[in-house]
Amino acid sequence: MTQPKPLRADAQRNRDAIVRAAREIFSEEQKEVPFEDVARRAGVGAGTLYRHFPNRDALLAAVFEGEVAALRGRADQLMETLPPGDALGAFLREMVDHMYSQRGLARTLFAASESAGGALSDEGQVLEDAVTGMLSRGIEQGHLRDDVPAGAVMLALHGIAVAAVHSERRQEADGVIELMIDGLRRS
Amino acid sequence: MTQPKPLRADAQRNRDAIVRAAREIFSEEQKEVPFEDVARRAGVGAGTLYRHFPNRDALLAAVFEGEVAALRGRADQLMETLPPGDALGAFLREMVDHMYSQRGLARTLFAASESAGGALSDEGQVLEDAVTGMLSRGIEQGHLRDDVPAGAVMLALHGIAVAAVHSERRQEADGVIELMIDGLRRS
DNA sequence: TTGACAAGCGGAGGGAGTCTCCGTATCTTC
DNA sequence: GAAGATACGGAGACTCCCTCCGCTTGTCAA
Repeated sequence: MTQPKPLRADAQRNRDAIVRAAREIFSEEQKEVPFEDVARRAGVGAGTLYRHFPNRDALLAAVFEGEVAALRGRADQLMETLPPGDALGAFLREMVDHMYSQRGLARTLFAASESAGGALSDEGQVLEDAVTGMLSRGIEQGHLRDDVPAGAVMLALHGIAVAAVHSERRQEADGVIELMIDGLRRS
Repeated sequence: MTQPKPLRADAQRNRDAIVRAAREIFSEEQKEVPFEDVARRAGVGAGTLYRHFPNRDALLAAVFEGEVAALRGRADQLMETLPPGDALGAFLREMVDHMYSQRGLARTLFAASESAGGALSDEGQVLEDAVTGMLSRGIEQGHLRDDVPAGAVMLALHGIAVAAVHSERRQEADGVIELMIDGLRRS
């Protein structure tokens, strides 16, 4: 799971610069971005870009990985400081906020996740695990109902995520989070 | 809303052939399809293709339009023959089946709807209207609860649609339809 | 240090796909 | 059936993708 060989210092620097540039550029531009523009912004040549990331999806996956790691960290943090129901609600609300503020990026990633096969799904799984973790903790502790399958929550989550990304639906997303959390609480 | 000028006979024939070819080819190939392959399969030149559909999204929208029209027709039919709760359930199940059997096409359309701005959203709205129509009819007649916003159902619907398209999640989709319909029924 | 080898860099260039342009062909109308 | 309007097709310019390889830079042992 860890990289087999540590990169040379300059290579690591370039790799980081590329990911950073990609994140910026995918956030700004909503249209197809020429792949080489990323290289240009990162200040490297096309060859370097392609050595680090064999194709577009690989680069997107790297960007996505950063997002997921941040979100996952936040989930752990909330789990430690709030009761499970509240933690889940807070997490979803923050997720929506985050996605809304970065919706250019989110759209790009969504689009990629449809076309790219499993390149992004590993990271998606990490996010899913974070949510199911919160859920099952809540069930264990008796705060949340145990008769709603995690799959249903994940499906709703997907709907919510999409809603968050389309600005006209920002309100609906918040509403459904409330509805869902309420529905999940043990009454 | 109707086309301002009726197309010339040959032009209409070509347009239909292109849409048909596009539907076939997008169903078969899961990878990026060279746009001109569509022209070739339809037996027309590139110029003709581009005259009818200025870009990829316009063509996808035309294909999507056909799908939506079929689904919408089916919704009306079910509304006339079943009580609203059953009609909605049946419609969603059929929608899932349809999408699953056409998942190559569905994936392509999903991907396009993320990147393409509003090109496909008009048709998506038509579908949404069909569902909200069923919902509000059910509420009027007292079969369904009136305290669940239509937006929540639409969000879940989106999640379900995505699940239907990813074969590993086919089961979840059916489960959530049951769950949702049960939840909506007036108890 | 310094030398030698490994690792990485960059950008020229071949190939694929996109889209336009315009001379030619086909339809429609009178 | 002739004229004008409409549509066709494919050559070619352009853009973007990605590879290849001669050159540069980092690393490490002596």
